[in-house]
Amino acid sequence: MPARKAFSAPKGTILFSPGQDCPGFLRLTQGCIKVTLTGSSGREVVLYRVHSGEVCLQTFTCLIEDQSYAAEGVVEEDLQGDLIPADQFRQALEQDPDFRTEVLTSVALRFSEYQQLIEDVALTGFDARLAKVLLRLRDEAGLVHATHTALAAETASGRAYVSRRLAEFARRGLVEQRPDGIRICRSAELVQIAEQK
Amino acid sequence: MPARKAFSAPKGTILFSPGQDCPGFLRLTQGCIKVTLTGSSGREVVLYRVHSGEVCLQTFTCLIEDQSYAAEGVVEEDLQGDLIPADQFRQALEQDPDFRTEVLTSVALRFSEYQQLIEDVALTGFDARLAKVLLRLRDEAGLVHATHTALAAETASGRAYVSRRLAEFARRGLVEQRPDGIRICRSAELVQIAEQK
DNA sequence: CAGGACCGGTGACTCTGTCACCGCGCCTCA
DNA sequence: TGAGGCGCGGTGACAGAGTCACCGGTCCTG
Repeated sequence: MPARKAFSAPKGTILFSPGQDCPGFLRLTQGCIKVTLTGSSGREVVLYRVHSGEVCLQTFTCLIEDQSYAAEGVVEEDLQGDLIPADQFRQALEQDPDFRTEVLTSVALRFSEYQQLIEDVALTGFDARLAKVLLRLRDEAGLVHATHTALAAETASGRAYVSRRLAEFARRGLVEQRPDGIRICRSAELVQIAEQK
Repeated sequence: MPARKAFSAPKGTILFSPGQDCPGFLRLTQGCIKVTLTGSSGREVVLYRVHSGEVCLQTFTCLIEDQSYAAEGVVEEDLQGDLIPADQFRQALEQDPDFRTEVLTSVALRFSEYQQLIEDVALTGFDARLAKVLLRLRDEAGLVHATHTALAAETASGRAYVSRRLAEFARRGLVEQRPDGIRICRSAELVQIAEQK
């Protein structure tokens, strides 16, 4: 176990922004971080989420390459975790085989996630992307608690277009738009759409 | 230095394809590999290139996660390198600090490249992407030896659209289309376009 | 010389995304 | 209590991006 500092932050905290220096390596024991890219037009894309038990890969890249952050990280659910300072991190990577394995596994996992994201954005139609996101974000009751704006970020698209396609999904009876979120009605058909193209 | 096997392959060889098992970890001393994703529609996107002195990250992900390949790798320039079998690779990662550093650095580098690619595809206009690719692929004489089809893969777009925009670039005097390739005339203006949006 | 493969140009689409503007519900604060 | 100010979502009109089918050219190769 490398030397570490306990760390916590409430929902909504901006953990890091592009251009900032990286204070150390973050490992979560509780909560969730959303990592996004924002274009100059103000448009936002969700890259990935870090959940409890995982390590933050944005910090990894920064520490290895000695660079500043390229993306933004926001706390989505109240956070608890360990912050491992840069030099401790490098030392642990050298000396602690378990830690090393943990980090390498995480890196490889994120790596394939990124590749999947590229595939989705570059090779897949919008409807498939939207269907995937809806399936991924639904809770146990089959409800998606997200605004159209949030779905736009998840699908790397625009808010207005999300509204339109969602209306079309609703027209076809695949989903139902309710005040408390989007209800998934025909899961199977959504899966079908998600796999197309 | 981990145990290794000399490895070579001529231009055009398909090194790996989606679904295949990974024979080991590849480190180049000569040549270049192009790594691409192909969608079910037949559309292709270039993910990255592995040059001499670099390691192949596709193999890395496969070995760590014990998965098969997700992308395709083709030899673009005659290849020379070392193939390190899976178990040797894991052992070297444990025992050889230099090897470890080399791998980690490569991973981190690719990681930011992927992020850049996502940013380009999701947040950037087509013209900017095209300009970037032209600037990246040009030789010392300012010539880009690539077909429109190849540029389509590089820009994650379609061939017909590339043709059209390239014609427009030519009309504006930014480039000149010649039988032996595309000549870059106004580098500075292309850089401008590449930075937009 | 015929056939085929690859290449690039073009018209006519469709899909995707943008912009501007609207109305609604909800909050806050004087 | 009512005026303003949100954030949210709906919509028309448009612009950007990508597709499809088809054509003609060039360069092989048999």
